[in-house]
Amino acid sequence: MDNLNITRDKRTANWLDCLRSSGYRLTEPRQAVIDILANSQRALNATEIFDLARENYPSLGLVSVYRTLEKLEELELIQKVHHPDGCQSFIAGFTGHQHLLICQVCGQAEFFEGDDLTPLIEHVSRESGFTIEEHWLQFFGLCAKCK
Amino acid sequence: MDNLNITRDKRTANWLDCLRSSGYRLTEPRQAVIDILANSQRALNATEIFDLARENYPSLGLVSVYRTLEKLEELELIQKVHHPDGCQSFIAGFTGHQHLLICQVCGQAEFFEGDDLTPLIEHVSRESGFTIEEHWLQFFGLCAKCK
DNA sequence: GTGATTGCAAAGCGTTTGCACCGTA
DNA sequence: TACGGTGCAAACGCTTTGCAATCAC
Repeated sequence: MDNLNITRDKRTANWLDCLRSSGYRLTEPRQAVIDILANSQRALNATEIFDLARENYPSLGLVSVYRTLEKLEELELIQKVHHPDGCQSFIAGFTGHQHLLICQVCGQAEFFEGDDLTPLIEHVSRESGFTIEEHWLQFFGLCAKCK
Repeated sequence: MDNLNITRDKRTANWLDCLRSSGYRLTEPRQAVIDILANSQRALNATEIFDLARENYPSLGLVSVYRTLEKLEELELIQKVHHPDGCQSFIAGFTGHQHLLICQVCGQAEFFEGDDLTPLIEHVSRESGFTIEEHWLQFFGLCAKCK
């Protein structure tokens, strides 16, 4: 529990640093949005972030959520999550070649390494004549808690 | 060329049969939409289908495009394609466990087999405690023509 | 102080719904 | 003939834009 909180505070501080060093101002609305998203185990859309963030900062406007998301995505601190039921949710970004594993019940998301893909990419590339530059791999299922 | 046309006509006829045998009527607006989508090498959204179909059938309404897409998707004749720039495009569906390869320049889409994924799915499943029920795999790149 | 950032309201855009008319079976 | 399907217009929900007030630096 303590451990988790340390991690959470670290990510929040990190994002704030990153915003500041990119020339953006550290405002309360931005901190409210970051607090929610940096600490979420699942992808959230603008309205969900808005509702959660208003619990602590009731004067927040939905527009500020959209504008903060824009900046966090531009700085690659968050990334969009594509899902059969919609593609407007965001989650804290991971570095390197990691892929998403999403629980279809609670929405909890984890990342996994997908290095095993390389031979498949090479094979498909040879067969199709395509130069493959990007790949998406996502698994959907039931997490340990939701089974 | 002739070969291509035979294939195209076959798919169109197939879809019309499928609609009819599901109890839907064969109307001109539906045929206009099917003509476009059954013969497209790339995923198209409602507006693109609307514009293309109106070239041959100018009285077509956009609403009929949406309603036809709904039915074709329900019958699994078409499937939604998720893409970094949007997730509202449709392409003729394939059967079995096939995955998409999309050209980032011209949009041309091909399917490939992703059977090699099974060991990765098993590995991730063991590591994470998830029961994996569905997977998405998509490659983006440049097709032979666009290189 | 100054200019970036805010919240509100309005506009914008893609999609869906209500409805009277039309056309397939 | 009956009723499923149509196009139009209006409604809808989500996102973006315009603007005066506000706040971080």
